[in-house]
Amino acid sequence: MDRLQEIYLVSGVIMQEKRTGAQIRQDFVNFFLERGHTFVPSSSLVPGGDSTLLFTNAGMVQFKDVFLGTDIRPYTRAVNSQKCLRVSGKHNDLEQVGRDNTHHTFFEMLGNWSFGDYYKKEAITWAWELLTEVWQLPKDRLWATYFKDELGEIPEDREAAEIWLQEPGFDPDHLIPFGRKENFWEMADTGPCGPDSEIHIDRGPEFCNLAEDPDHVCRVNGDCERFLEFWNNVFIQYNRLSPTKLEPLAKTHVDTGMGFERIVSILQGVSSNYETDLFMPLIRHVQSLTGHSNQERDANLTPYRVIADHARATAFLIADGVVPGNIGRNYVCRMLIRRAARFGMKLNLHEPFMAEVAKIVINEYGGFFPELKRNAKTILDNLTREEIQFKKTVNAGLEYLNDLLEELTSHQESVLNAEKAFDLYATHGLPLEITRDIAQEQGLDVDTQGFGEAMEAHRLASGAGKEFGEMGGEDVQVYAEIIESLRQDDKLLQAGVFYSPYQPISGPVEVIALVQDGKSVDKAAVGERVEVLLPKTWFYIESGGQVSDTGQIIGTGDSDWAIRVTDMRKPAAGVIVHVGEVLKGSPQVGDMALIQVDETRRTHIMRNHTATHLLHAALHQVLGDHARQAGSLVAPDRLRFDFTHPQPMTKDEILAVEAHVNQAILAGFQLRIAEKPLNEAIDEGAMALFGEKYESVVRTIQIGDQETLSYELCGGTHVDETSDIGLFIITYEGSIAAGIRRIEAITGWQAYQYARERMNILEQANHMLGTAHSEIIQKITSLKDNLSAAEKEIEKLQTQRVASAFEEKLDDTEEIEGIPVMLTILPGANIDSLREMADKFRQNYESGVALLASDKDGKPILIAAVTEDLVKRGLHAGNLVQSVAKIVGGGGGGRPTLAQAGGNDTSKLSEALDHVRVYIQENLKQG
RNA sequence: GGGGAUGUAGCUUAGUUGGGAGAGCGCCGCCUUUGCAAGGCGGAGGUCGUGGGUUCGAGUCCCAUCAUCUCCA
Repeated sequence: MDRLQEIYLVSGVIMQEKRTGAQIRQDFVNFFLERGHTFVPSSSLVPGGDSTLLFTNAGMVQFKDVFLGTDIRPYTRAVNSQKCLRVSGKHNDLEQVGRDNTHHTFFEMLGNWSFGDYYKKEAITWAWELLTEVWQLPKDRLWATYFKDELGEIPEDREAAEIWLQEPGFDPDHLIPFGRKENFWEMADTGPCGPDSEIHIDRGPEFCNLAEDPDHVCRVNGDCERFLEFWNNVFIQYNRLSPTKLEPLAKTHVDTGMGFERIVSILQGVSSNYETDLFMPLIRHVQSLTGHSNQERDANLTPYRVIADHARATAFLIADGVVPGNIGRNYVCRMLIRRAARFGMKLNLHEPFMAEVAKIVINEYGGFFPELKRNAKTILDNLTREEIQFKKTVNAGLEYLNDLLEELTSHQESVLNAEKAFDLYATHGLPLEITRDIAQEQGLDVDTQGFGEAMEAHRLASGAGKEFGEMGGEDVQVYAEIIESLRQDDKLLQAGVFYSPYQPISGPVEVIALVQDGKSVDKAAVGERVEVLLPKTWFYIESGGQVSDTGQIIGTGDSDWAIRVTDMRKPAAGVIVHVGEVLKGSPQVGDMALIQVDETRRTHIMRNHTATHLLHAALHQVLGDHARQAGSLVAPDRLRFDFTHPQPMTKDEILAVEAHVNQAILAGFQLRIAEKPLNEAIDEGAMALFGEKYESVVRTIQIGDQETLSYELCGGTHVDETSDIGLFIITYEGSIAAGIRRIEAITGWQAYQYARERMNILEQANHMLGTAHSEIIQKITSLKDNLSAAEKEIEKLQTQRVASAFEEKLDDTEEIEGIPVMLTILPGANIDSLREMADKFRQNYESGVALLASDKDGKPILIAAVTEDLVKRGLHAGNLVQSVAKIVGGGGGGRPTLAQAGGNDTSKLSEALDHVRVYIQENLKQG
């Protein structure tokens, strides 16, 4: 473990004071800040607007759209430390995490970026400078790779190779070419790509963990732990059009990623990421909970590492709004907590402990990642709640398991089959190892091999290995060309379409392009679908949950045409197009047109958007700060708001939230809308949303006078003052996933209509009940009571009536084959009274058969009773009633002594009764 | 996004091939007891998650849907 320090000494470099992880991160950022880079804070672990990705899994995720050309940033050089999470995929098996020195779920990726600015020369030179001068890494231990196509199709990256060879002190023998797998980077099947250059460090022969393997060659990319790759510099210079076609990009980019945990382990001279100061405080804290000695701790390395890793991952996840749940990202969070809890059990930690560890995470990382501190309570609460929930699940699973094991032993079996073990896991959430441990305690075994097979089948059935969706940006090319020529002709600003959803554009504007089916056209005809490009627009484009505006674009002057705009689209950076249909005339490029947004609809939307902010604030007040936005829809007719909250809202809470919002409406607050730097807004306490990307200057919406009620970053359109909303009514509260609730609400005119409609119904009810409004509940209660009493009375009278009718007929039996048989129709009797009568018959006759029928609601019903002695002589009430029921077009059945049937044809009832004689004659055996 | 499980009285739950909706605890009333613990007798309380369908008949079978639990992606 001190080998690296030794290396430093041997190579004549005096180790500087050991840097902390936090310092190393800051060194990296500062180094590039000094070289003209802009620091860009880490984006959320939840990728913004990217449905193809579960989590941010690499440093470039937030810059993907810049490379694709659908996003433009105000800077061309950036530096960052990106939060990343990997839980699945070929190279990241969750089960591996904690069992080796380098795999993590959560990790940070340090990166420096050039967007069409500097290229290979600066990137490599700076990398060398940072590593060897700032961090004083021994030059003779560093290795670099560059790209050389093994197929000879893509040009070798000589440029990078030459630059390496010029670096002062770089050993030329330490430069090695590799092929596509190692040194050619591609974002997807198509799109931006290019060669890359990796930097490795040689930690010395004793780090080789494959020395026993006779086939092993100790070298860069040789798979052992001696050579550690820690920094990849990607040079994006091509656009891949097809598997065989690359075209050079006009602008080249640099995309680098340095594994933060790795560089810290290197600079701190330890052999494992877990021995750095990024993890040791967490591990030591776990140790204080277990009371282990260092020897005991080292004997249980894996559980300690798992807990430390997962505590980091889950604290960051929850801070980014991903609470434990049962779906998607939320499920991943749960899985990590449960895995940590399971490993905690191995350390005899049986009470919730993750919050304790997470406190250290918040302390250690809260400086650089303030979201941890801001959401500290939510993080701790969620961890503990999930651990308790897990305990409940395990206990329920154990009960079920015990039943299974008892059954097993009673059948003298000794192996719990895979199907049952898997069911315990997949359905009841009981981990296999717990199942196995319990079984083994009782001297039983579990079919773990079959379990693995069942698991694999389940994985496939759930859709593993299916393709990801499109990356987006398919039609960038078409629009990039259009927009380029428009810029040259000065028809369009350099930044693209002037977008002004907050200020109406009243004068005519020129139609500068029309696009149909991905092709630029000069004109369009009635009924055709067309995309219209204007130099400026005030149509709002869907963002932050607020739906796009609709309206019309109308030709002015001689050109008498109109296009109905139904949607808005942003196919490439700076390009905003109106999607619509030509209603009349023939719009042409060059025509002048008026922009008509449907302003009534827009007004409804604005009411709902401002109300959404008030709702969000009210939820915080009523439920607490943990109730955070997890999705939102702002439409003209309603608003929908999803938020994190672990249980259903009570009726009182819903009413309180609704009241809070309406109070804010009535207060008539002016909205304070301002643009300011992102940092300033965040420092002032503005709420930012997860998975949203923000520019460095943001639009902020503040509501409230003396006290700020609501403060959010938002690009949406809002009313001028809250009283414009009119009225706010919650129409729905429910859940969309464990831990996430949904509220739907209406405002303004919709709310009025909703209220009016209900009042109408109420008034009608008042009128019908002939009562005052205030007494309506009382009136309904008494009516219901009376009705219930009356129904009981009717029931009683009915039964009495039927009973007395029955009494009269009780003696009215005929003899068939020497036994008394009663065939009676009791009109209006229901099935229950018929049954009672049948019982009464059996009380009166020790031996006999009764078939009682009735027509109820136009359908015949039948009950057959047979006394025990006759059952023994071959009669069966079920069979009897069935044969009889056939005649009335039905069927039936029941027990030998009592059975019932129904039918469709009441007119054949007496014919049916006659059939009883036949049945008895055919089936009665002599006693 | 997909697979599995569960949903019956205030709570915990039973309910076999479709054919009387039950139990325990709790609640109310009466009785027993000096009182308490308890005991005895009686009673109220159920849209069987919801909505369709099949059937003469559905808690039970089929479909959809909602909620909760759970696993996978």
